[in-house]
Amino acid sequence: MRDRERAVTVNSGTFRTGQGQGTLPKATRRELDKDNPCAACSVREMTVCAPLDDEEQRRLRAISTTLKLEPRRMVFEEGAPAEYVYNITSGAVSLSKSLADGRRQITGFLYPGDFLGLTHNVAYAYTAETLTHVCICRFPRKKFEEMLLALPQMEHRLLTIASNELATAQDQMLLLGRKTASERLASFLVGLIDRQAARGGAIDVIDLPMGRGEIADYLGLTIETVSRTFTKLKQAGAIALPDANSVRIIGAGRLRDLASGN
Amino acid sequence: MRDRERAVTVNSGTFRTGQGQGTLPKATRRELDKDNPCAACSVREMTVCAPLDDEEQRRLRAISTTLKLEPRRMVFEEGAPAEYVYNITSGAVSLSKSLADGRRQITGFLYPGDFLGLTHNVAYAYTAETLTHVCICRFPRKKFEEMLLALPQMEHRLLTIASNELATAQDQMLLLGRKTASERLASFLVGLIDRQAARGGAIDVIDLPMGRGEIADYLGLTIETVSRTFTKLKQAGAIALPDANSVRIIGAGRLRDLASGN
DNA sequence: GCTCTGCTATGATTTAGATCAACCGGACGA
DNA sequence: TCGTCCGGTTGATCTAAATCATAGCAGAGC
Repeated sequence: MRDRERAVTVNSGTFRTGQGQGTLPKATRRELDKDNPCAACSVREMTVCAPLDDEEQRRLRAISTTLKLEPRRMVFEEGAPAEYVYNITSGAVSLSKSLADGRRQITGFLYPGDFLGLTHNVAYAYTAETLTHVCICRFPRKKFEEMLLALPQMEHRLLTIASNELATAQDQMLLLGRKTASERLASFLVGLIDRQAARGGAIDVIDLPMGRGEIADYLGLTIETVSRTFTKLKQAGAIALPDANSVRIIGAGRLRDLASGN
Repeated sequence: MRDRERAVTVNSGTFRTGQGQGTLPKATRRELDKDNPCAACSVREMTVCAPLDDEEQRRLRAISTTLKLEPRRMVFEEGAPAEYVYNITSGAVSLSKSLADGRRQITGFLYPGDFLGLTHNVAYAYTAETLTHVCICRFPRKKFEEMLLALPQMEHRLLTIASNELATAQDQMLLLGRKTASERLASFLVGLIDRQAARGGAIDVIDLPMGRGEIADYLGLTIETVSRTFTKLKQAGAIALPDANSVRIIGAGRLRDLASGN
């Protein structure tokens, strides 16, 4: 039970953390508008707010609080009452579920623009923890759901997001149930490449905001196996490891083949 | 590439297959109304149609076709153009994804009332196959999505369904990534118990419409391990196996403990 | 009835990855 | 500057589950 949401509450705007996956779309140095800080939000067009007009966004903003969280902080914990929903504006977050004896499965890594906390239950189904410095918009769930009733286009957007997450979850089940360690790590890297490409970032060097332990818990492996498999991919000439937190992609095609089991 | 949708098209109503998990809510022998066969639908109140009034349901019905499928038939295949969405009214269906070399992961088993085929992509992300005789309502996806725009309460319902599926998917990731064979099988059985209870069925004997191979592909194990693990649970006195397709639950608490890793 | 076939079960052996155990190197504080 | 710590890597060994092999058994078809 670590410090839950010991966060600095900031009053407006978004900002960069200066560390982690710093490659976001370029044109984001907009004017900061006190009444509508979302207008300057760098992830606005790729997130849940995307289908809203300025007035609707203002209403959404009225119920939101922007939080700034340190690395390795819990955003919320599995089983806790689900009182808020969140939207990440910068940094990276892990979602995980654990067994009583501590075995943990990370079910996903979230990046700027990603939405979390939605549930049709009273409690959160998983734990969310920051990996890096994180900026996050927080909405009281009840108010958010009330607003949702009046904003069908946002509900539509959420359904799109949920379907995509479901497809990703199914890919991950295939990975966890049937892939070898090398295939798992290759799939993971390919996923990061694609994500980074989708957000307009470089595709030659990818940044790992998580440690080996998080990668292991995401891939259903141990730290040692992840480490050995990185070495194996390096020796095979598919990647290079300038340091432990970044991967230079040398053979993207090679990785993709491996990821899909060839 | 097996026979895709070699199905008998029936014009109205729902019916029981007579085999498989036949325990549905009791009061379903209603009058069959030619103009509104959904009124007699036994799964109406637990499915995607639930929030619709009679008129809306009639409009939905107007774009639907009821299909009757044999066991072991493909409903649609991963990668095929996603032209329809479906709603199961009787029988059981498996959803799966496969690697090029044939390794398969079953991502879920669907029962009456379950909805499938929704995607925000041009192609299906997974294969759907019948396990038993199946009755299914089919809707042209494009028309269905058009209707959805005018029926926000159905979109809301779909979002609820999708969130629940996402939570189930996360549980399954924990299972596949971190649980032992015994824990996996116990979790699987507990899931079946809960599902059967939710649909008002008996909770002492559960029916397995799928074979050992499907269970193995669902749990990320082999047929042999599933078989041995059934034997182990039997020897531990948690279950009995009257035949290969049913399980008598003796120690439900024991199973639940095992399922959650205790 | 009999044989064939497909599923399930179980025994023997192998193996991918886990576990146990050093070790290495950079960051950080004294 | 030096020790300590922490994350990552690498080596040695172990083990849960996979694989390989065989056998039982029930239903389908003749």
